[in-house]
Amino acid sequence: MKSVFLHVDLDAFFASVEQLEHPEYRGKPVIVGGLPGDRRAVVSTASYEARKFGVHSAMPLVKAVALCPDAIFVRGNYHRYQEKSQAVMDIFSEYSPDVIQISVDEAFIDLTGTERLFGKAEDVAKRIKDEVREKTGLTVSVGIASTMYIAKIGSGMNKPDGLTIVPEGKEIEFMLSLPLEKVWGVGGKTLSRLLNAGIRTTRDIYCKSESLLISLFGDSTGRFLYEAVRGNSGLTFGGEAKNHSISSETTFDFDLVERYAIDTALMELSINVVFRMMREKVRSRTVALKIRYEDFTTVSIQSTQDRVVMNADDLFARCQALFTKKWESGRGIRLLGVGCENMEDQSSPIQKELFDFGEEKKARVEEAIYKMKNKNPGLEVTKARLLKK
DNA sequence: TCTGGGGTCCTAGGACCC
DNA sequence: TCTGGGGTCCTAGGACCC
Repeated sequence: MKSVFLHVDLDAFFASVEQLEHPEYRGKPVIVGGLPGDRRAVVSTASYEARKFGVHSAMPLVKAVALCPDAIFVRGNYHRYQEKSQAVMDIFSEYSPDVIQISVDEAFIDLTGTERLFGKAEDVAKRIKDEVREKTGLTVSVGIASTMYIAKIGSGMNKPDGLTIVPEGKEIEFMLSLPLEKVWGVGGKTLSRLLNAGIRTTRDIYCKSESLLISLFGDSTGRFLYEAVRGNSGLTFGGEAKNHSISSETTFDFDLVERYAIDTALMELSINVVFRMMREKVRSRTVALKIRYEDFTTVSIQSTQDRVVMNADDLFARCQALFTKKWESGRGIRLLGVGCENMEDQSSPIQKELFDFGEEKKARVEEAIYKMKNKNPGLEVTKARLLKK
């Protein structure tokens, strides 16, 4: 059976939600990511009106303010975006049982074998676009192709409110028409390595043998490039991500140098991570700490122990130990991050003899706090040392 | 214009085991 | 004395994505 995939991408998602909920923002440049004066913020999403001024995602906010001082700036309400996202994803699942959400604003839909039920993919795509607009007020761009990889690239070709179809048999022609920067999975580093090797177009890649690409770019990247220009890549339905991790990090407005302030930050990050592990019902034995110094050099240290992280105090203590080991005191710290990796399911058996009952009690107290917070998101229940700001 | 936050996957090297 | 080959687990750093 011929495979048919849709890739659906919400247009300027966060900015569009803001314009939807604040009619006075419509038709105006809206920049989500921070307020003017947030020293170290970056643009998360710029509305199309703001993009005309050259503003784009990942741009330092300071520059966005310089380019478009009259824009409407908002920090963003990620909880609302998450709700809107879910409403859109629910629509997708009406059209196929096989939907993979790959981020808050995009998903693949496998339409293989649904033609008799729902009609041609192109018509399904139009119906999805209409239904999303009617039910949520948002617009989406869609790519349709025989591979997920090409559908993904296709959805980006005619934004906003686009519909791009790459017909069966035209996959390679499509890939060879793309500039290298549009090849999904090729970032800045690989791009300059390609240019250094004299490879300037997708056709240049297409003409090289797989073994040559592997010898030039290594096993993984070489194989990927060979497949990508033929319209394939590792993208599949049904593959399970196996290295799940949960992390929380903060960039400080001003660099930290003092241990007390550092510990306070580590405590706050530890609480975030533990709450999210509770919510997702997972555990971990591997704790990772990230330090970014004032000059942007970034180091990390992690350790795996026999026992799982029991509660926020436990995670905090492990972070402190890692921090002490790694920190070059005297260097200002602009970012701290705390994470847990290699998640295990909470239903997996826990070794009784490793289970300390004092720790269990703490875990239960924290869980109670977590539940209270869930019932009343405005409630400020937290560790004493975090209250005094 | 100094560069967010949340992820996943890959690489290269070391430890340890058979 | 100059030393295999394979496997697994772990670590630090990097590339890439939205």
